[in-house]
Amino acid sequence: MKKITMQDVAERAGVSSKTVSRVINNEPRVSESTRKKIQQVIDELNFQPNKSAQSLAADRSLLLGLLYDNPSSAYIINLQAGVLDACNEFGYGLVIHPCENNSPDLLPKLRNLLASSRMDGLVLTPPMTENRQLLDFLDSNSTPYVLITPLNLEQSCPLVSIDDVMAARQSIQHLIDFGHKRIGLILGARERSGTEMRLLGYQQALEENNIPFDEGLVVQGDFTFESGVTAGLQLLRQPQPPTAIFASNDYMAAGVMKVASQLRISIPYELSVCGFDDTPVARYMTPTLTTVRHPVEQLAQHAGELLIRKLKKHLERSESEELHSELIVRESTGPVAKP
Amino acid sequence: MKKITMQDVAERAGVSSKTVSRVINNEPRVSESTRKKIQQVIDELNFQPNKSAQSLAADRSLLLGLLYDNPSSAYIINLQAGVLDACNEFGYGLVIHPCENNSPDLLPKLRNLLASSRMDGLVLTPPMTENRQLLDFLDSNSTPYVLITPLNLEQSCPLVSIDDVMAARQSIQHLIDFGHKRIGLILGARERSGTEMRLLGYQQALEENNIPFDEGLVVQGDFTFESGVTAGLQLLRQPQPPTAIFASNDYMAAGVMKVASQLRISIPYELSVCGFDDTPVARYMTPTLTTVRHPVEQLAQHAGELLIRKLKKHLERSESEELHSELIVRESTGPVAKP
DNA sequence: CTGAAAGCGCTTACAG
DNA sequence: CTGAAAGCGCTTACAG
Repeated sequence: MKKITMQDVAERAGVSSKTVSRVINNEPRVSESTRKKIQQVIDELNFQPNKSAQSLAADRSLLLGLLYDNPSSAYIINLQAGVLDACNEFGYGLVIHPCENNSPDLLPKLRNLLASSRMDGLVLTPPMTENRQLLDFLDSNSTPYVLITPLNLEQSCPLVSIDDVMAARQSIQHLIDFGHKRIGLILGARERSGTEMRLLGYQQALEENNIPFDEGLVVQGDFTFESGVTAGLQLLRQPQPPTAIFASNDYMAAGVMKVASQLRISIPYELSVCGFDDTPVARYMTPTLTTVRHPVEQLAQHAGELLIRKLKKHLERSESEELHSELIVRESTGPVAKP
Repeated sequence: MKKITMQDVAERAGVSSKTVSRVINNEPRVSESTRKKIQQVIDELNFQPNKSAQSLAADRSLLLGLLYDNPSSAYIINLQAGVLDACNEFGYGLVIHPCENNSPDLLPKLRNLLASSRMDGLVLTPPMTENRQLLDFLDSNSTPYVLITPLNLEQSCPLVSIDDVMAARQSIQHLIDFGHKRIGLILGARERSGTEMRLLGYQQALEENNIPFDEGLVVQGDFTFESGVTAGLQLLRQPQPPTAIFASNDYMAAGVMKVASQLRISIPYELSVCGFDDTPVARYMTPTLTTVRHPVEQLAQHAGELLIRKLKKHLERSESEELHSELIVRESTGPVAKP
């Protein structure tokens, strides 16, 4: 199984290797007839250009990097799947990079990774999307990147995000539709920009239904199971406890369910619990957890495509023009899995 | 931030680029003094060799591929982490490749992936490790690979595995230690070689404790939550139901817990349930699931290191010598998380 | 132990 | 619209 090179294709098609290169890279200025002929030979020989040679000559690695620091493995898998889709579509490879946002050697490590792997661009997810130091480093390094993150109007760089306000509002509306009036809210980590948006969505839903806002029903969590337990206790031990609780992720919701079980509060008869993420945890719990599906895979795919497009523009216009920051807002699909 | 090349290092160190190359690749036949000097310059300049150039010149991609087809995201994350550790240690990159073992275009896709990414070797996980067609393809292609799979004596290729017999035996012993005598066993998919080993371990544990083997207590599952539900029903509706059930993974164990809840059987008072995998699902369920930790990450790291070593030998001896199949057997750590 | 030359398979920059 | 030449940054094979 000898390796087939562009040279082989060129000879067989009776053209120069440069022209083959043009066809492979979809460059214009090739007559339709030669293009056709060359494409035919490429298919016949099942020719695949050598990535290493391409990278070396064009000084781009054809590699995207994906940075994440998130305990939910289901989330990461979806994330990877989405970015991989985009990569496969455009002939890019993907370098995954689990990291620790708070580690002091995050930047040095990233520097090394960039230097050795020479990734052309990065897809960032929370909490790295809110790490100023990291973003500044990438800017100074002129490494292109795209964020997957809750909408933040202060950012001027390309990002894709779901509408967190809408997602929360829909979920709360869902609970209201089931007749709930006292609805507890467990927020995620305070520093995340998505957190206040969920609160906003919660408040909007209440307002639209003329339900007074009760501060005592809103509790701070940090996305962990344990914080869900603590928050759940705080909510359920009140003299007038909520009849429904919306948690900002499934792990915290699982924590609430644990508390409910300990307090002998029956779900869903005495308490409705709604999570956010649609992880497998939710599906396999007893009773099943109502949860909101987060279209992570599509988001990630968009992010990947956006990044690749950005890289292309980068090349064509040789940095002469500022890129518009693109924004894709997608709605959550509303709660799935009724209790 | 101009890129630093081997040439720069060579000039600054007053040697030829070839000698720098020798130092980078840890080749012998370099005097200690020059090696030191060159290393010093490398550190000063923070030089990182260009992977694309290395790949092109040496005709190896410095890339490992990881193939998996498994619904458990927690398992995959651990798998990736382990192989990544090995990759980082030896300057390799990792290409992840989620795939469908039963898809008819698995092989064509893999062929393309190999042709375009030129991965130097593959790490395979079940069920691909038992896909004869796939293995034959890789052999005919002389693509090196390492399997992470239950011990299978028919395989003559490098593999790492846990001792499934031992793992099952320990778990059952654990249940026996708690006083159980009627213990249900839910097996995984029939075609997996690990399945019969778990059965063997189960039988051994019973035998050692003089508990008669009752065929009615062994039920076939297929690793899904739903099969756990079905198997759980089958076991718990018997006239003399088991007081403990060992399921071959956590999803099936979760299924059993669901059934128990529906049948109003109290866990852990009337029934003990033990899973296998130590997924987050187990930690977050109410009541918590007893489960066996599977040292996936270490296994994966070993697999990665084994593969990289194999690639090196491949080079040195230029295929003249048959590789010994190496085998690493690690014990499970026994059940964690008491109910 | 060290080095000069050629080459890996592409793309870039330039011509025509 | 097409091509000949040079070069990307390394390693290989060969000398000495």
